[in-house]
Amino acid sequence: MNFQQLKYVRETVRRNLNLTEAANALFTSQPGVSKQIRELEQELGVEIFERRGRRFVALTEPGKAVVEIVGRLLEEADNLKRVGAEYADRDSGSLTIATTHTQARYALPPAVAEFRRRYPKVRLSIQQGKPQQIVDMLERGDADIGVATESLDHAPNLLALPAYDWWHTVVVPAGHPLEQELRLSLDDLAAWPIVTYSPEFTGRSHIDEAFAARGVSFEVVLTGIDSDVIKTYVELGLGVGIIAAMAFDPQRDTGLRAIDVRHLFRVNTTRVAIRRGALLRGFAYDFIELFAPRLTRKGIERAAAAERAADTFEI
Amino acid sequence: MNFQQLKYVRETVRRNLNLTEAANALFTSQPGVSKQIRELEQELGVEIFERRGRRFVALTEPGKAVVEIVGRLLEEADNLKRVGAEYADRDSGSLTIATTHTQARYALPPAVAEFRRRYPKVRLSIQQGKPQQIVDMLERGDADIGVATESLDHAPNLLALPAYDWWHTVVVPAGHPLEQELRLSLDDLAAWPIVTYSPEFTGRSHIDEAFAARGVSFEVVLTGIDSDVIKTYVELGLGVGIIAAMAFDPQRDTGLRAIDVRHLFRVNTTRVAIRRGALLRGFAYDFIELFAPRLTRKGIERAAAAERAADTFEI
DNA sequence: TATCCTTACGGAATTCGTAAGCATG
DNA sequence: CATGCTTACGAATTCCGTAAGGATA
Repeated sequence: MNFQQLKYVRETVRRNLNLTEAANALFTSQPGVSKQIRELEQELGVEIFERRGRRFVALTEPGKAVVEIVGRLLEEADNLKRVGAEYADRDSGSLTIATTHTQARYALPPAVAEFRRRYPKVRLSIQQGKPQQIVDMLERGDADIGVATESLDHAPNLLALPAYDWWHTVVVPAGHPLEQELRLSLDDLAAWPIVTYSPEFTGRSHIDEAFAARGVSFEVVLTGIDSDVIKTYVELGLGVGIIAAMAFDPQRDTGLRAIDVRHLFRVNTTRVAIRRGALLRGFAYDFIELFAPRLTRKGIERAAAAERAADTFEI
Repeated sequence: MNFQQLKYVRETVRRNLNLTEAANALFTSQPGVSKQIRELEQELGVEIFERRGRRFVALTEPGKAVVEIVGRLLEEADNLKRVGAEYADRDSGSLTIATTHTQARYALPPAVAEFRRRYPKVRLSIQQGKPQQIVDMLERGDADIGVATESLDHAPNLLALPAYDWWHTVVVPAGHPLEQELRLSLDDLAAWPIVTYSPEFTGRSHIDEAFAARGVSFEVVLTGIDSDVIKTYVELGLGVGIIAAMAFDPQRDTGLRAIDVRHLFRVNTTRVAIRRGALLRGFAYDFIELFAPRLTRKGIERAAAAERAADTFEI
């Protein structure tokens, strides 16, 4: 058994059981992959892949168990390499953050700026994607840190920690009738066409939820994944915008007015997520703390340890 | 990086950083071990071992982290092999149980008998040792299941599950004055020389505790690790015995009388322990259930999962 | 001086890529 | 017949044991 074989297995699974693709992805020859996998199966005494003729069509029952363990093995191997990197040079390496547009544009910049100043030698990469893509990237080990408001706390392999809370705000063009309302109601809002985020994004679920609970139907005339797009169309008079409060900047958005609607929609919690079992570089902890000061390294490690801390179990 | 290197590192640590011993233990040459470790260090970019001249004297700081991860890696590798064995043939393999004398002699036999009947192809091995040795064997992976009353629930890497409760009983030679007492007190007992277990054994701590709480001093004239030894000397009139109730058999121990003293000493809980993170063969679960019917496979897996089940953590 | 790690070197085993073979859709 | 896994074989690499070297207690 060797790590090469394990990598081949993992990649083959990731590539939908296509050996040829897996071999290409790993820059090696396809027969080599074939042979190594076969040898691993022989050593373990079970078939990992179910073959029809000469094609892989599924994972066998033991294969599923094998793949799960292989994942953990390769993860620990990564951790081992990180230990090396961490002690060899604490201030260099790479850090990949997967996040949504709103976070990248409005929440992360201060932390990123300070981080770059502190760790000029770290190659920092920000990957923008939908919440589900963020989860995938974290789970595959393609990102070290995820930042988003939706989805993160439903993935069992991730540890999602609350970073900060925020509310939605309504934005309208200057001079809009709604500006006069003292305390906006959902019915007031529903009277207008709505411009807001795509369903999978940035707290959108809380918006739908509030209208649904009130039994009010509302018309979304434009959904953007992007607060800037939404603001642009609101300014053009397309409808009333509902965006994250931090995406409104009175200095810049001079043609718009924000209306406080904290009483209408549930609070949103943006979370920082990391993969359970992954070893974080020291500077990764620092980044998280820069972004969300209450998430200290100690606190995070405590939270991560909590999953292992089950004491004697009384049935 | 390969598994060979990891094994060498683990064994070197286990052998108190003595490369030569490690090489012997692994039936290989010492220069080979030296080279592989050096190469691993080079690959990781850190020294794992601190050297003084040409001798290993300690683990470096990163070395400690490395050793921890290496342990997990090799454990998962073991799990992988077990998956193979489990599916290749569910009814054969080997099962090692580490336990104390009292358990081996009085508690385990029925389960062992039934297990042998059900799984004739499994090589069953019972290893007898002190509680601390049992813990060590489990942690090293030298035993699959531990059964004991003491120590097991203090080891963080073990999952200790309650199997059954039992009480101490006093044994005296037939015709002994204490036989007449209706309800024995600690003072009654302390008037006689005591014959009981060694301090680290079979609920001995509860005995000391009870006398200490009452402020009574007592004289132990003989400590045995072994209920049979204790009974033998009680029969010879050396003193009054305190043993586990299940070790007294009225049929066989005709020269002795047992006196119920449940009111004097705390109840003892015998536990079944397994290593956290270790994969158990199907028949291992069956053995546990034969021994302690309330410990079903489902329940055990639930208990094991509890340690990973930490949900989103609110600071 | 005994113990113990490192270096050097040569034979053995493993790995890996190319080329050719065969089964499925 | 195009795709995709397996088998065969030879070159390159890696592994591993023996022998010798150097450093510490």
